[in-house]
Amino acid sequence: MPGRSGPDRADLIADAWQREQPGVPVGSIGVLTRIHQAAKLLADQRRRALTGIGMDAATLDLLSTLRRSGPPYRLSTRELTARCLVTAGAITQRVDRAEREGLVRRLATTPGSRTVPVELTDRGHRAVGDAVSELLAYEQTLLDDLDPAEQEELARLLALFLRGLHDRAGG
Amino acid sequence: MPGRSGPDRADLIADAWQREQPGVPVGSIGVLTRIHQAAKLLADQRRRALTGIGMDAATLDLLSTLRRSGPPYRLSTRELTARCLVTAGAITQRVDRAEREGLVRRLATTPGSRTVPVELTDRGHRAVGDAVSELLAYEQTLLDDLDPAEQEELARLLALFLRGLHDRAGG
DNA sequence: CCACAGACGTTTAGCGCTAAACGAGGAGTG
DNA sequence: CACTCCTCGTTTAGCGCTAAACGTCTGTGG
Repeated sequence: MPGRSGPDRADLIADAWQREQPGVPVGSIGVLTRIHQAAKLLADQRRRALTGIGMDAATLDLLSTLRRSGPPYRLSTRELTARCLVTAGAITQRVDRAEREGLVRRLATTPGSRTVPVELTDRGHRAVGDAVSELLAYEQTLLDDLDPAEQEELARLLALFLRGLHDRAGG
Repeated sequence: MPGRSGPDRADLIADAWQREQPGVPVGSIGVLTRIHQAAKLLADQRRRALTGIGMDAATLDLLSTLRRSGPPYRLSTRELTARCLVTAGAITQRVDRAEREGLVRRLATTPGSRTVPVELTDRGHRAVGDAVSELLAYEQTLLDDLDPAEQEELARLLALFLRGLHDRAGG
């Protein structure tokens, strides 16, 4: 059976709208619904994987962002807000939690500035290293169904889509 | 400048890991990080668009699922759980909220069964029709940066990815 | 020198979700 | 009939987020 591929969830949704409310523009469903679904399934799997090692996605996002920035592993709240794609309030809360667990620390604001630097502690540095290498190794396996050319093409099209989306949102 | 496309967020993240922790498997980032980002930006835009018309994404998901199922616009909690990709507890809460606003109603369980049917009210039927046609028309514009062939290819690759993901998760 | 605007960060109210405990009602087996 | 299992749905505790209100500090212009 070459090309065995029945309709999936997104196909069924588009068909159902077509049937129930003809004329409704269903063109976006093929892409957008599948992106939502994939993100949801990935987030669910990631949560379960991280729970097993005593970590959560929000904290890991914070620690990873600091870790990736390179020495001295220190960024202002403002920079964290921009890089993590969440509101400033969310960063305050993430840092509160991580600080309570000794993974990061807030530094005093230098005079003549209002920025609050947040720095990775040694404990945080160790935690993020372990979690990231484990997580990335695991997530690599989720792409096994696509051959390298398909992975590259998918990444390319997503980047193209994101570029437009980002322009529309941020300016 | 043909093919003008500097590195995007995902590229920078992969490069940073490569530089900071050589040997870490960054192959999944090109696809997975972009899916996360796209879903986040789409969810943010959808929330703002729906707030403007007094709706929210969770309620719309519930109402849409009932509406798409066709007459008599009625599904059990169990079916809603399966179709909406959220836990049973979340469905209870969604139905509670929507029932409070008169958009759906719970029906009595038929003897010999434990299922609780949830049914769209006339008010819910009207609300979902308005919201969906408006939302789909708007979201269509988010895909303008991709030509039809690219949209189709992106949808195809996402479907392929989702198939594997779903098999891994659900059995 | 004072007023005022703007940037930065925090606080708070409220939303929606998950996970786990719970209850209640069949269905199967001895 | 009694017992156990299982399914369906609800409840609850707690997490993480957004949006908006709120300080607070910095720089700028009158």
